Amino acid sequence: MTEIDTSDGGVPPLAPEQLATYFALMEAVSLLQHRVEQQLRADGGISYVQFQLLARLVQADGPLTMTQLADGVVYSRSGLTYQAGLLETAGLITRSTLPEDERATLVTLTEQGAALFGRVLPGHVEVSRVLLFDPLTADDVRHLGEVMTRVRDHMRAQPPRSAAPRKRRAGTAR
Amino acid sequence: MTEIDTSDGGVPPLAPEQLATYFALMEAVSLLQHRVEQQLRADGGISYVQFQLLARLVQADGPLTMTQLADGVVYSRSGLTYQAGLLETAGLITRSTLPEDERATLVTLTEQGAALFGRVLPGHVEVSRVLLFDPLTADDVRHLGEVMTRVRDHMRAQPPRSAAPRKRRAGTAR
DNA sequence: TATTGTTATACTCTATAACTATA
DNA sequence: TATAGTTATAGAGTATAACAATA
Repeated sequence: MTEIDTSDGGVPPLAPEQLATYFALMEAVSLLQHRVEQQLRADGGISYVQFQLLARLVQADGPLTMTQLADGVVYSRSGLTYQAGLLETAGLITRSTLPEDERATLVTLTEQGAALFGRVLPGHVEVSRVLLFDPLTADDVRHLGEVMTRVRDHMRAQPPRSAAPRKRRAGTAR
Repeated sequence: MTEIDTSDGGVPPLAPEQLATYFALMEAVSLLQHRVEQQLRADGGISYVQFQLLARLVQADGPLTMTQLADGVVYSRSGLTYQAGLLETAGLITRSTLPEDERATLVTLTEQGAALFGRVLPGHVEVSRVLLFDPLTADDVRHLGEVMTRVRDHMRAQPPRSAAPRKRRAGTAR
């Protein structure tokens, strides 16, 4: 096994520890995501994206507009419309026009939606406990939570895209 | 905003801090993944999965069989075949039969593949630095790396699926 | 004109099952 | 019979661009 060389004329290399941390983080979360998707699919027939949308509505404790609902969950308007369509067809939400601004669509959690979320959550919590929290001390959790909250807020504050000049464009695996 | 209630007859609830940590982790990494995908697509025309496969070959410093290559990256044989097909078409890898075991396929990184990886890596490193490492202290990185390595190893040791009894099955958003 | 959301469409990716070939 | 990989196929999801309607 060879160590990946991140040195480059232009960019300062990452410390090896940073690269290892990055890969461990990405791999661990990928595994977690995969299991979580399986659990949600098996227990409630929903994806993690759909779970997140329901979770937002539960947290908001009231209707949200599409835009409010989208936030960090979905990265294109049409993607959200698609997901909302699925959730509405499944009877988990309803959509209506917001009277104050008739451009906006108000999304409301149905009883069924709330019930499904409640039904799915214990298994979800169980998966995250077994996979993520079991090998961690209370201190690890505290620190991880603090760090990831900071990172998340930092990312959210970051300019959405561009601003960083894109480089070459290779004709490759599409 | 309402706090999500994870209490349930069957399952012990997560501490609120755990749930918040879990959500912060998932959200932060989702944002990171999204940006990383964009960078790889823009700079090299590859996806993160493809980047991972190339990275494995670079790390291995020699050919790997499909099975060795798959490991934590892809969760189905056919998915790997698909990705390998794309990489081969793009000239980034070649596939050949392993002489010792003619069932196996040997995957070799081409010069082009190595070159592309080298070309894409700086930008990749840059994104992870700006998004992930900038708001972290050296100590945070050390701790995060240690913790996520432990979690990853724990997950990898976990039985792949089933073993945990699945529950109800609701007719819902498919 | 800008904003909210939807639709049409094309594309990427994943997974299951059936299949081939070798061990 | 088990293992390695491929193929066929179907389905889920995403994004871009064009569009409609309201502010």
